Amino acid sequence: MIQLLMVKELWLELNKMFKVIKTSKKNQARLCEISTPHGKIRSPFFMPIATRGAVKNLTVDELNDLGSQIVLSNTYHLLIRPGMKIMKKVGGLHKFMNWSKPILTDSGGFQVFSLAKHRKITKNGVHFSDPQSGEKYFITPKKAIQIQQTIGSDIMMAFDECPKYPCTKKYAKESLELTTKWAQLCKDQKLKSKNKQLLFGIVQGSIYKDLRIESAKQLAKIGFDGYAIGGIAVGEPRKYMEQILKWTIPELPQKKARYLMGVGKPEEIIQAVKNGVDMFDCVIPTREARHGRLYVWTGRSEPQLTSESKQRLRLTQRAWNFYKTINITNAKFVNDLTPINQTNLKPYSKAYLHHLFRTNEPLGMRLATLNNLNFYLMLMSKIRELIRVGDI
RNA sequence: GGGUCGGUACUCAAGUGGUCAACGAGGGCUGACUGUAAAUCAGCUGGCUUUACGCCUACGGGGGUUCGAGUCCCUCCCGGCCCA
Repeated sequence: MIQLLMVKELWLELNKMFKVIKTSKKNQARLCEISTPHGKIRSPFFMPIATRGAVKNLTVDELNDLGSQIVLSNTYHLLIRPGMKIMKKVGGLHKFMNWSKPILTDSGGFQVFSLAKHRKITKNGVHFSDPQSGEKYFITPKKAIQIQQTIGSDIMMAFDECPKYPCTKKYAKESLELTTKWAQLCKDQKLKSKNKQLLFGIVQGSIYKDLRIESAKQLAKIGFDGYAIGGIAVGEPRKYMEQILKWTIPELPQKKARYLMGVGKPEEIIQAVKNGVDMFDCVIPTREARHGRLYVWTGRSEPQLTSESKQRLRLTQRAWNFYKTINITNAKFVNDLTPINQTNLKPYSKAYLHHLFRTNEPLGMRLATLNNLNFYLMLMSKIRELIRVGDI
């Protein structure tokens, strides 16, 4: 009987959607495992962005080679193109884009912010007009979930309003009330379906402490599979980021994933990890790659994951001097025959990449993207190891 | 040889008397990018300097007309086309 109970407990433990494997003794950093319909993911992790069902310039084979555990796609963009008809027909985004690992879909909430000129918010949802075609779309919380169900993402995001900065407290409060109300509607919609997709709520509240705390509490009360912190990096001074994390995270359930949306630079990611964040996404590595900015490790060689080297110390330093960025289009790289990096792009020189950018060869953006995602994913891998060995 | 059209900054190319150091495009140089309307966007791109509604030097060469010329006239040089 006791054995049976133990087996049952073990079984429950093994099937937990979210497991904390190790917590740092120095700060809030933690190593976790998230289970999704398409497999388990080790956190802290970074999600390369595949807004329209493709990480720009890369194939899924390349993403796998880079070690990407998950990608992020977007409800709004996929709704407009290719549309849900084909998505239903093909059986979801995984099949459509030939990606078999987890997918997280943003809900379109960020487009409320980024497409501010092309949308109108009402209490029931948001009217969008596609900037390209002018076609009109009305997204409600219920629809946002239905679309994400059709897409078949492993992690769905609640439909939120992401307010801009600066934002008056009055507006932030009203916006938050709407976001909370919508979060409940998203949850209701999710419960109608039997599928095992996870659903995350999104904390808002701009830069106001009481609103952030209130938001986190309300979402925790509704109950989600994970909690995101949104409304960050929308123009506010950077000092607010850590503050918001410190206000918010204590209010969120310990045993659920925490996701800092849209962040960020390597040092911001490390800071957030230390504050207890598990998940990240950002356009920086991919977009900046296309614009010629490369992330490179400083020091003689790139970090070896097995070494106890100085790289470990650098990563945990406050000065964030473990990396730098270079603009490969700069004239100084014309004759620089050193490798782009020492890992996945060793055979290609900086001078060659410089030349590819100068001549507008598409391969340039591909190589730059491969470099930057390699950097970001390696950074996350390094962070996980540092937590595991207790160095962070 | 005659006629004709043209020669503008790194390149192409606007400009037909003042507001032209000279539109625009490309190229070059440098930035910026944070849940992607982003292979995008911004600034600079004759020299000097106190970076300024400042001073020089500049629109094939030379010479005129004019208060003032990239713009009008003369001439020379060079190029395209047509006629001999």
